[in-house]
Amino acid sequence: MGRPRQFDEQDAVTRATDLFWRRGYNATSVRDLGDELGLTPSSLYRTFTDKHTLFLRALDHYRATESVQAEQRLDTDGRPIRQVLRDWMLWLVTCPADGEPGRGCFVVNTATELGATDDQVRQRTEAAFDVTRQALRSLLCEGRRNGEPTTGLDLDAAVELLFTTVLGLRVRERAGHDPERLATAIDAVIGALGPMPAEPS
Amino acid sequence: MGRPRQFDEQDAVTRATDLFWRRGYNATSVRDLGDELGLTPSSLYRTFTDKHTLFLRALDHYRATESVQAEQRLDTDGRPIRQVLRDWMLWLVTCPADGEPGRGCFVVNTATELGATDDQVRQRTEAAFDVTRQALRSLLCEGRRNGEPTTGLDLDAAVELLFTTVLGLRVRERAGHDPERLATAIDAVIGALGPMPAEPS
DNA sequence: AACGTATGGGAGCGATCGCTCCCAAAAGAG
DNA sequence: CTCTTTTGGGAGCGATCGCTCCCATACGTT
Repeated sequence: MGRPRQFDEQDAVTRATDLFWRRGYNATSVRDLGDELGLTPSSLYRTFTDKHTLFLRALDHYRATESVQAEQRLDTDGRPIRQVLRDWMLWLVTCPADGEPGRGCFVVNTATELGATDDQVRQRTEAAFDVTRQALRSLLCEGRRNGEPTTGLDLDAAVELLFTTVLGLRVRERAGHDPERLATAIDAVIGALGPMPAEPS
Repeated sequence: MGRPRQFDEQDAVTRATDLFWRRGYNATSVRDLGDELGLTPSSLYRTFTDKHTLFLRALDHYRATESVQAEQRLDTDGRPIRQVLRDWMLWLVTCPADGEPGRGCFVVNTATELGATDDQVRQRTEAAFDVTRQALRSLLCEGRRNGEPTTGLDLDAAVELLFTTVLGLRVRERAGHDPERLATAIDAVIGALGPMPAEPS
């Protein structure tokens, strides 16, 4: 009943995510959002309550799209886990560069900007981090089952090392660092998992 | 000539650094700064020109104190470089916790918040990053001269890996992650440098 | 066609933003 | 002392902040 919307709510959230991702929370004004989404203030507030709620929705949208896409790429299709990890990390540091480098990871950017003060945000960023850690753990477990041991590192240590490195890579991509240098770091951390096991004959 | 200041300029910069460090640039208002520094707007602007200039001074002050202190701790006093690195990284993720955890690194926080848009800021954060990388490189070189090779990794790879890991650790400290988990990541990356060489008899 | 309901548009709210100006107070220079 | 210079204090500038309200519009319902 009533007059239908002239805009697509999901599309609006996507655009809002894009803007928050690039500029951060505090540097993005409601008027900026209204211009970018093509919404008047009344529509924006009736639909999304307020700026903070819209930001939380943007964060959830990011987790449901970008983050999920990232974890899908951690699925082995029978490939060696070192290759999966390498391709995944290389993709992480180049995917935001498509069209526009220096965006980094929305979750990481948000955690550093608001994580220390905003509990609702912190809860979401920590959940996103946990998902990534869990995906890494699963991958390493699968590698062990398939005879690709990570020598010299127990499971916890390998997960923490990889996860920490990924956060560092995200920051460096945001900072505009040379992708080749990031690739060097990626190869180094893959090597830290131990020598590539011999191909079964 | 003229009336002398009733406040210490260096002390004011220190307090401003503290506030910018905790809240970031955009979330810190000039009135917040005035209250924290005990300065009226007129004194603040006469002394520091404007908010942005004061921020740059805060960034420089941080580099001249915290960053320099960090690089001093990378000096080997004849200790094995693995021990130096380990102690250094452990200190990095616990030093901001003295009194107040979740501050992270001012340079890293700033690079993610403003690095993509503010060239003057970017220039400073990149300079700070270069200093850290150079310090790591020097340490590794010294280790090689003293018969502590970093097996399996050439110099560039080791530097990039360590530097990236440090950025990740800084983000995680800012995010309030468990220090013990960070210690696990630290031990893992130290182990990635290769086995500890045997003690010379 | 008439009604009920939610929308898009926009003026504008009080508060705060970064910043400026004016003036009395305070100390060195003569 | 007087003069000069710079300070601390504070009112308040125009602009923008996040947000609210009102109303004509447009669609589903009956």
